[in-house]
Amino acid sequence: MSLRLYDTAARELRTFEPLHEGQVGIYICGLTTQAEPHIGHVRFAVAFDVLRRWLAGRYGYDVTLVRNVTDIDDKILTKSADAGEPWWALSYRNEVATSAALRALGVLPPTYEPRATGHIPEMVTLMETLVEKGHAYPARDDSGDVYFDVQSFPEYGSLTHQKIDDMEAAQDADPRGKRDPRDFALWKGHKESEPESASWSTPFGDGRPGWHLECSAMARKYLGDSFDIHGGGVDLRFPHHENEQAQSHAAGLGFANYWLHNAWVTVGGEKMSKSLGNSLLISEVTKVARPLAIRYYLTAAHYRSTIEYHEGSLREAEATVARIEGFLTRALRALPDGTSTTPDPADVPEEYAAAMDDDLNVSSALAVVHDTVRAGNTALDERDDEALATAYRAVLAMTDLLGINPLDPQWGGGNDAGAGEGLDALDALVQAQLEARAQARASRDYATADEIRDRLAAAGIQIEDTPSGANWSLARRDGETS
RNA sequence: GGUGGAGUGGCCGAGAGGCGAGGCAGCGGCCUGCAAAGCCGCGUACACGGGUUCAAAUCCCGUCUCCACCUCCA
Repeated sequence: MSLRLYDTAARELRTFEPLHEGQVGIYICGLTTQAEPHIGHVRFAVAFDVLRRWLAGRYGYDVTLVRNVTDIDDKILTKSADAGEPWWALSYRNEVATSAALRALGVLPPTYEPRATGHIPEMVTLMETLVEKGHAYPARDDSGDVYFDVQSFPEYGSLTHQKIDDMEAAQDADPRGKRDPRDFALWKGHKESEPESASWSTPFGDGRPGWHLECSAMARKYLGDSFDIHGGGVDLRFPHHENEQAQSHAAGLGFANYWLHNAWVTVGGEKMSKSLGNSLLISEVTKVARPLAIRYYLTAAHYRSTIEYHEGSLREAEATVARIEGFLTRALRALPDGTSTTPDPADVPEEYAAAMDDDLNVSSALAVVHDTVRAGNTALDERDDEALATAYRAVLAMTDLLGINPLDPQWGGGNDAGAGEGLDALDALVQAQLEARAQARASRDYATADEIRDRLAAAGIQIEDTPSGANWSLARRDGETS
């Protein structure tokens, strides 16, 4: 069995084969740190986190994942000027917020996270090569800009299958010394209106990086002239990725072998954007839904399909996740003490693996998870410990490879009694109540029994009766978002 | 104008010639003192119009609608 991935450049599924035996190099375009991330912004990270976990967990590849931070661009400078805050402070503030959001969602940290502004020398080297080869030129208007000459490179447009002549020139097309309006900036000359701190000296003059050049330079530095997978959001295909590829190929570099693009999160059928307000910022949304549920929501659809967000989406995800989590915790209680909570990728059913191998068809893979949960619940009822253990291990492994393992300490240790000192104390108190209720029930004093249950419920504690006694858990927060 | 994508049951969301993925919500049942949880059952869905085929959500032709990108967007 082998992994097949949809390659944007080839426009078809291709069997994945790494450039170097046992190793995979992945470059992901991260966020431009101009704002706090909303739920749509983080989808790419979750999508490629799933890819990475599958490559490492299923195939045992040694994955090097580089995810850049674009810490300077036009918008950042504009916003910082408006806010009267240094651009680097604004940029870093948002970078920290983004990292926190991704960590909260269980996205594994990248192997490295380079910032654009830390790689000026590498960019200069690339520019020099491109100018030497006749694919780039300094602007004729002394602006200090350096442009890529699209007409000099016949391959230009190959990633997105467009012909140069069919492309519209930039609307804000200030020709600024371009040979062709479609030429794009490798380097932006320093402007009087921009702060000195946003300017670096180069042989081409003072200025700052163009958006695209950083990725070519940083991918090369950390992953080599050629690497396996380049990922990012679909909206980055053009111009960003097309330009990255043009720069690198024109410079004689092999660059990316596979191009993967994730779709976005829509609201009312339209791309999520800042204009929707602050309600969907990760920092807000984590107040109304558990990160685990948010992660599930973002993971559940195929990465190339748009996810339609609607009110209640997160509540539904919460219900689904609670079902999986409920099974796992019940199974753990029923299974012998010492049952491992460490997932083993080898426990994954083949049907699940086949779905994941088919361009990461997470939706189909989750169908296997749910079927397994049902089989496990049945085994629980029938006290079939062998079947239960099998289902338990399978669910643990399957969810873990998707980054949605409810038992992962990442999510705060679940809500089991015994997780943490505070809960230990709470457990002692609740157990006393459960004991009292059990006695009341034994003597058929249901009024007292129900009163105890109601009192616990009012305190946010749910109880669940089982043949072997009552279990308790903390009630979930409501997933409502507005 | 060019390029890419979408339209599936109340909602979300897979599938891509023949057995109705899965989840959420709902209804009925089992279990339960009652609940909760769980289990079982219940839906004849594929934008529209033609066509091909024994068989079409899936293939072909046409139409409609929507979304995205076109050099500052995950």
